[in-house]
Amino acid sequence: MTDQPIDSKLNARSRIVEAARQLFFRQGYTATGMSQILKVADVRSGSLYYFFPSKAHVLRAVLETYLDLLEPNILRPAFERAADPLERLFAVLDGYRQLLQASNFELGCPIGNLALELSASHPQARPLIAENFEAWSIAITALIESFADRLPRDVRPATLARHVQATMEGAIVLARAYHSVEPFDQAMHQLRDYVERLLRDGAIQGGPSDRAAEQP
Amino acid sequence: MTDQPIDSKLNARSRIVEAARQLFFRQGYTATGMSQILKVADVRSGSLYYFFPSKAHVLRAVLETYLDLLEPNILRPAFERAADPLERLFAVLDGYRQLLQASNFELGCPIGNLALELSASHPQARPLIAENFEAWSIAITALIESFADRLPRDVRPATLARHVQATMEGAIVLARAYHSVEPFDQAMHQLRDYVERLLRDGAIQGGPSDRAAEQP
DNA sequence: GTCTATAACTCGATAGAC
DNA sequence: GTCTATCGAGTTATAGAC
Repeated sequence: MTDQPIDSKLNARSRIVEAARQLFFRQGYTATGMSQILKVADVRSGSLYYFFPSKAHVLRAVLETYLDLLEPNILRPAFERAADPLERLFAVLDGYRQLLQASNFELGCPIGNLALELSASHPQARPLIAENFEAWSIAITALIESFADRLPRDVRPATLARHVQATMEGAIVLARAYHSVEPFDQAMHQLRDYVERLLRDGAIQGGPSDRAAEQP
Repeated sequence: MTDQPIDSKLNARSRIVEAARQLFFRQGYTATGMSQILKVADVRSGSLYYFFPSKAHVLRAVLETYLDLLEPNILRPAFERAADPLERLFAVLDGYRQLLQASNFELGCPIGNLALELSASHPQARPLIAENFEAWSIAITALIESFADRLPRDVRPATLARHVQATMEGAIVLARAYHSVEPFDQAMHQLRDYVERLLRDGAIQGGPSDRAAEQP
């Protein structure tokens, strides 16, 4: 339900990357052996090492795949459930909530997992991990920008997006530790309360006409 | 600077736990071998397996140690730097910022690391991991409760503490991935903005005298 | 309680035929 | 591109003397 068996019609390289992706997500990078990847991908070691000189290169391919998966796996499903930008934002967050529950809290955010596991020991992977976080926060920034005129003037969309991202990542950590959505829901409740207060304070501060007249 | 060499005057059991704690913190549980623990603790395997029947039992001892370290390592230093409860809260958070920088982003939150690495694969460890998170959030809840009368009535201290915790944990994930305090600072900036707005809205809603007169 | 030696296995990676 | 067979090192854990 949370990950598909690997399509045997895919070529060997794609099967390897997909198998590694699923295994790294469930078990982590270090805990996943090459032999396990070979088995799930239904490939022999000669083929794997033909495409990838080392396990670290498989990781690189997995992280590149996640860049491609952001739109179809994370953003699009959420955007189809809501039209309003603010609701789209919370629909993205709710997507992670659904995954936590559907996987019995075994799956959260694959990038967050790898960030903590590998940031110190595998510096080569760090830029790609950061790139994944950056793509996510840019997408959230774009959503926030589309209602930024209703926020207090001193709230910067990119900074607020980063805050949303941090709260999300941490909420996933807590939910997985507690095996419960309660800490996740508590964090999201306060996050929504914050955004609502920002919108109220933005409305008090002045509507769009006030802003247009604001040039000196 | 970020972790001490192990005191050779400690008994073997303590040296083992301390060595394991430091190694798990820096490298993770799976990536740390028993042989490494033996080397750092300066103990032979016969001694280790005399005290702990398996690696998982060493982990358990490490997680129990962290419960004891919360007060002296996290809370007390922060409480000594600030007297006001609100500033104490942000002093705790700043302690993690200092550790991130002092360790060149190799060390963040040991519990967060283990939560993501082991929640799925080592269910036996999960309750102890949750217990550590719980102790932290209880301490933060106590701080918030001491100025709860200045917050809007519908803000529950425990829920706000959970939000603070989630934002912190996620901010650490991002800082380590980016090798920069910027995402950490952005998340903390918005968190402080949120708390300040709560205090302003709480003041508008009514001071302590209003609250006392509120019983029906 | 601590020592040495090692069993039983898995790890990432390679060689060389086809 | 894919196969089988395997290398050498490392893994967790154990045996048995002291």
